Amino acid sequence: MLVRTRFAPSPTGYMHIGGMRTALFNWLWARHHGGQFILRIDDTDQARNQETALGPILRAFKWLGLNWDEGPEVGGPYAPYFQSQRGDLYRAAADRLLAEGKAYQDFSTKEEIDADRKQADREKRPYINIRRSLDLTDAQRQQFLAEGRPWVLRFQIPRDQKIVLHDLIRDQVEWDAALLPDPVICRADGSPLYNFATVVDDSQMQITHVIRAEEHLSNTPIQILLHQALGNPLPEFAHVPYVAAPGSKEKLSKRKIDQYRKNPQFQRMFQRGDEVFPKIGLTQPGQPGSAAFDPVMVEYYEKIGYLPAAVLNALGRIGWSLDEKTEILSLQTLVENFSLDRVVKAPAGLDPDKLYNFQGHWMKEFSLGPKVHHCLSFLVAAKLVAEPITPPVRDFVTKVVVAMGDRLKIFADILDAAFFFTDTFEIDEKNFDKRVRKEGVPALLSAFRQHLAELPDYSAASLEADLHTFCTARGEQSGTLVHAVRLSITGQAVGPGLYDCLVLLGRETVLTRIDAAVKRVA
RNA sequence: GGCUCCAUCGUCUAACCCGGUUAGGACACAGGGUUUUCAUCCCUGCAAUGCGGGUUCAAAUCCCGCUGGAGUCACCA
Repeated sequence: MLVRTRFAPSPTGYMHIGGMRTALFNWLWARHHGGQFILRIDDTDQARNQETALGPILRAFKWLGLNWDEGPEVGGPYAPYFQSQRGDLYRAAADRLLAEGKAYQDFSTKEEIDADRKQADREKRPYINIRRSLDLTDAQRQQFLAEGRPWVLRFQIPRDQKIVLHDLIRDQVEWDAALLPDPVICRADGSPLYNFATVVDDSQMQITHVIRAEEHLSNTPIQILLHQALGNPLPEFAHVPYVAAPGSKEKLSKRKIDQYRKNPQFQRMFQRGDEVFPKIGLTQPGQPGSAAFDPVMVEYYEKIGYLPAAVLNALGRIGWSLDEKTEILSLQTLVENFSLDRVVKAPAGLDPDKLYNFQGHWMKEFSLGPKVHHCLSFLVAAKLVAEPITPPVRDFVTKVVVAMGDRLKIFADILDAAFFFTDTFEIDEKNFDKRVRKEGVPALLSAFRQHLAELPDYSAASLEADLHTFCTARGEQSGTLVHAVRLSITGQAVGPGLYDCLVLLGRETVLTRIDAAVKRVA
């Protein structure tokens, strides 16, 4: 049988990183079995602007390289793939259920239902529908309809059943149908609700495996009953644990962003976002940078310069493992080895540290050309490099990237090398005081500046030997001068090799910056 | 509160199904080495089976209870 999985996001305007993990597992399961992966848009809540709300979601899939065989933009044999355009299907199914007496028109008002619920609460028994509308005579029903009384369509739960699910991840889970309230399947305006539309769609689209987050586990008995009522063959279900906030067991949620800012493990990501996004023009007015893109969104990782391979690797290791030691997983490895029976049952926190570590690994594997290309985008966005990119500029940036080496972890790190592109770079005052504003150092710096100006061979190779000779001759430790020069020409205490900086900046700039530093001390 | 799920180092996990490991790996952290910075790299260290009962020669592993955590209870998805 051809494996068909689906991911069915509602267009919320961003792609949730936890949702992305669920989508990845669906995609992997399909690819592992040579099956198909379908993207369906659950937009039965019409209130949203679909163009802008769906864009980021599709973009996230494309960025990570997770293609879909059917869905938006590509179509497919079960089109349309937007629930908002599939009304006929839902209507037909609803009519059938109504005609067969498996669903009923409920005229209850909200007030009545609230009262019933409170009553059940008082009596400490679980609430289930009283089904008063079922007692209506045909004449009364016609009367109500003629009066235009609003009604919803409710599925009539067969209360004499036990529902047994054989979940591919959680094994056997059981419910007593007698405890389940009758779910509304169509609103007063006739539009379908999630539980119903999903069942109709999964069946019509021939989905074989419903792989979704654990929070849907409690929807499953209703969906199983609905499938049975409709006479559908049951798909397999697999409920993966949700992705939790770092260091917690709570579901990662966009609504808790403010609280995450204080989360010790998340904090650095927010801070980096606050630093970087304003520099590349991705801020919302009057808001910190991370307000536009926060680490709950997949977009954050793209915008700040993570590699798809790193994000995929991290996502693939949340709640799944290949064996007792493999950590580095390419998408290819994931496809070859993915299995649902190795999915862990307990929720797992997103681990920013580990993601960062994976990023370090994949960045080392990433080749120079594309690396330069991405860095260029950041430099242009930060207005440190002007477009169009000329060959000399590209060459220069390539040299900077090479000099940065493994210090370039995420692409935004290239902005730490702003001093290569502008004279108005930031100066680390604390270290400037420590390394430059010190007895004897300005004089040493001035002397060295003079020495550099007169040097016949200004190249990395000779510069290093030369600086040592210079220091030895004056009885100074070379470290003193190295640090002082670094602070003077880069403003920072850390960074690429000093001699690389000296050469890349060029003699003229170096002399000017040393002069400025010396002047700054006075 | 009802229903349902879950429980191994700080974190992500392996071993659990089919009882016997000094409970393994990775990240983080700490210390050391390399690199006159930082990053990388190498070495070392730290650190876990929630509790209580069973079953058994033997329990992280099987069973029961407890505790704890979480999800869900809409005319949202």
